Amino acid sequence: MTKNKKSICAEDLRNRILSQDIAPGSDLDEARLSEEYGISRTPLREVLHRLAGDGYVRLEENRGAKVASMDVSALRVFFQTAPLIYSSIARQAAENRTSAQIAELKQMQRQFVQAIQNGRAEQVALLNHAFHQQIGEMAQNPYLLAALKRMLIDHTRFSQTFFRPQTSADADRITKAIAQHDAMISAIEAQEPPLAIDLTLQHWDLSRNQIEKYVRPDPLPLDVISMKDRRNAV
Amino acid sequence: MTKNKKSICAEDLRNRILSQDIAPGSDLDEARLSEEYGISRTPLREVLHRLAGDGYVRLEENRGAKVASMDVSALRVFFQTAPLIYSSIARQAAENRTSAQIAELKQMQRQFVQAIQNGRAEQVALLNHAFHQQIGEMAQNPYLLAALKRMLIDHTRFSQTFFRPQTSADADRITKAIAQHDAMISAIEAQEPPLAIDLTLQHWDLSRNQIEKYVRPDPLPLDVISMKDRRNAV
DNA sequence: TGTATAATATTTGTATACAAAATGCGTGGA
DNA sequence: TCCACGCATTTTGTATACAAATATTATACA
Repeated sequence: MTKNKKSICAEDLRNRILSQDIAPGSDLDEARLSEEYGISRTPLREVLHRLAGDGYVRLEENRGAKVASMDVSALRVFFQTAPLIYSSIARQAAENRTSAQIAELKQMQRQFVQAIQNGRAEQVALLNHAFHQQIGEMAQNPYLLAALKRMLIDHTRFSQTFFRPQTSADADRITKAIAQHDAMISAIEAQEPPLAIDLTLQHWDLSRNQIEKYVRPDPLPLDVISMKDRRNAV
Repeated sequence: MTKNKKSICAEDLRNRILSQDIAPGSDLDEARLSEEYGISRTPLREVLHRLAGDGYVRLEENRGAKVASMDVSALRVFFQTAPLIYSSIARQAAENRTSAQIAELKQMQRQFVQAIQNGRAEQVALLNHAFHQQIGEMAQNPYLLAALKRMLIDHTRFSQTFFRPQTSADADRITKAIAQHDAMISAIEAQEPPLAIDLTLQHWDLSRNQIEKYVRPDPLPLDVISMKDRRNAV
């Protein structure tokens, strides 16, 4: 745990981007942020350049850093690619995991469950992110890991609503997600790649449904929209 | 084409790493490099942080930047993952390419062939890199592109010998590679994903054989090794 | 001779000052 | 009212100075 101001800044920025505390596309003011984190602009800019390489932000010449955007076209590619990456990672995690990594993963799952019980939705999303990134580390595949990390940036942002249950059905989905995490841990620990893949794809299905609801929510009730107003529209 | 000193520095460092002009694992002296590129350490360090995010270098706290290493264990994962990434990219490139991108790809191929004819081996390797990265861009998939870029860093470094033909068989392989590039361009332009994938896998096989030869070269001739010397060894 | 430790040199990390570019605003004109 | 232009302000980019950490050399002692 490097706990100097610079790495704290980097981690906090990552978390704020992941939780959409800083909105996609919004631009990051160097002066403001450097003041906020108690460092000068020099190290802050170095952090931004690093985050740019990691895909969290986009740097534009002479007009600063902007949080990576999330447009609708990206969503299509996201849905298309996720099963491939997640299942490939799951396979290799089951093949290559070390016992130390399993212990860490279990620890993360404990924190995850605890955060859910305490209703800390934002923390839950970040811990879920960390859980899946840890599985990525276990795959011991830097190439797939690069793809996974990119996916998780968008996945965590897309699934913001997932861990803020509104209905009892939502709460059931979270319970199911916890159970799936546990099953995935077991499959990876037992080094059973096919099972790990299968569970991962089930987990993805659960998440995908929730994201689709987030992206294409139920329409507003029609009865509050006056027909008069609609006629005035061009 | 941004042609300021900073982006020139970034691109040149990338090229020197890809061509192993700067060896894997070697450390990058900030003072020396900033002098070399005629910029101060501040922007140079920003470049290094960006390259770290892209996987070209690794930053170590208080001991500077080192070129990403290439150990033998990495090679195994590399061989394992390449077909998946390359074929996935090829499929989506064939599906999503724009005509402007096709034109650019053809231009790159012309430069590639010309560099081969002029015997400029180092340029050839870099142009080959650019060719495959362009196909990556055509796939319009930022997640797979991240994986591809990582792969290509290692692939270009591993295949250093590929474009320095020693025998007529080597020259034949290069001729074959040119023809495969042309066929890939056609398949992508015609939007035929299965064909593009097939050609890509053939191209990969050609490259893989060459890399295996590079990594596990023919042993030195036994007759020059004196048995006396061998007895002295511990 | 070998090793531990202190002094020195080198290298990395950060803050600040200033230069350069982009943005915002006000004025003038049609 | 609208647009064009120039000035002021803000923000980004770079150089330099200095602080902190690491690496190297010198020295003392066993």
